[in-house]
Amino acid sequence: MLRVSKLTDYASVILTHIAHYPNGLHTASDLTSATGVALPTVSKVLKLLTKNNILISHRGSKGGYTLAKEPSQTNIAEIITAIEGPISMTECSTLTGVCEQESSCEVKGNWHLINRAVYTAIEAVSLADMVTPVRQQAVSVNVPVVSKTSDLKVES
Amino acid sequence: MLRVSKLTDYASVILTHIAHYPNGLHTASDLTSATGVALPTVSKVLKLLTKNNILISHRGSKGGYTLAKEPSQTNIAEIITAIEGPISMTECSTLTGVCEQESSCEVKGNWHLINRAVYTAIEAVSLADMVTPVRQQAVSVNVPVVSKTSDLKVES
DNA sequence: GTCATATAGTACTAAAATAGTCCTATATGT
DNA sequence: ACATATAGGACTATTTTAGTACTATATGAC
Repeated sequence: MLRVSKLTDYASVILTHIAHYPNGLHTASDLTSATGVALPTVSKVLKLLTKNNILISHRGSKGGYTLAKEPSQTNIAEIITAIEGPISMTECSTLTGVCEQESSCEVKGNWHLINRAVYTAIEAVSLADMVTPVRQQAVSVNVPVVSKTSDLKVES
Repeated sequence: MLRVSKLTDYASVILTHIAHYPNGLHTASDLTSATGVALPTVSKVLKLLTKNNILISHRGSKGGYTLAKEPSQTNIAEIITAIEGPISMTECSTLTGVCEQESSCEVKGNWHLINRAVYTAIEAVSLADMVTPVRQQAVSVNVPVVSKTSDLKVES
């Protein structure tokens, strides 16, 4: 699995739609029509995105939502974080004291690196990328991994 | 979030322990003592790993589990897949017909690429890497991303 | 051959996370 | 003042995940 939640999925669809018309003001009901996602659910997603500075809201009559930044300045990692909270593969990566074995855990640090590798991959995709149809491009990204070569420098 | 399940976490700890003594035969109760994970849970994890060809089991007296491959030949992506099923960020990446909007969905293909980027990152870490303490190394990985350059070739 | 040991498979229960809905309050343009 | 639209919180239902238990089967040792 390793799946994003449905709400995050909706968020990607909603934001992609908004990013397609970046200058317009979009109401929750407009977005319902455009995306097919139920109104209360759309509202919930929009509130979360506003709270996390991905959208800006305008209340009252003639109100609605608009992007807080240029589509190229918002990436997928931010969207996931806004809806689901901090991205981390294991509990111990975010919270301390949850796992009883933490002090003696041998894999903790390695998961941390895997975490960062995944984050790097997700962060590389912006909302602007989501607006465009699928294209393929090979991009070189520095992915931190663990290594058997023991004389490398340990990074915190 | 974007978290692996607790069972996957346990699997990583258990496999790391086994990989540390790759020639021994490990019983479920040995692994309980070594890792602190409850016996029924350890059993469940071991069964899943055996079913997915990460471990080999030996039944009967003097039985136990041993690695199916060299530690360097098993990666984190395989482990996650063994415990949780196919890795995919959104439902539509694995199953067809689940999402009503699928036919008109504009972000489907892009999620597919994000998926692959994450998979590439996770696949790069082997069980052998997990056995060693944390080190840092920059590795160049081809991460597929979406691009605005529209004259690139579309890859299926 | 039988007995102790250890895994295989399946079914079940409990707990937690997620999804989705609804209601009331507040802001704002006409 | 009123219609419109978001803000915030509470609540319920559903689904997923975690954990447990029980029965069957294989195997080595005596």
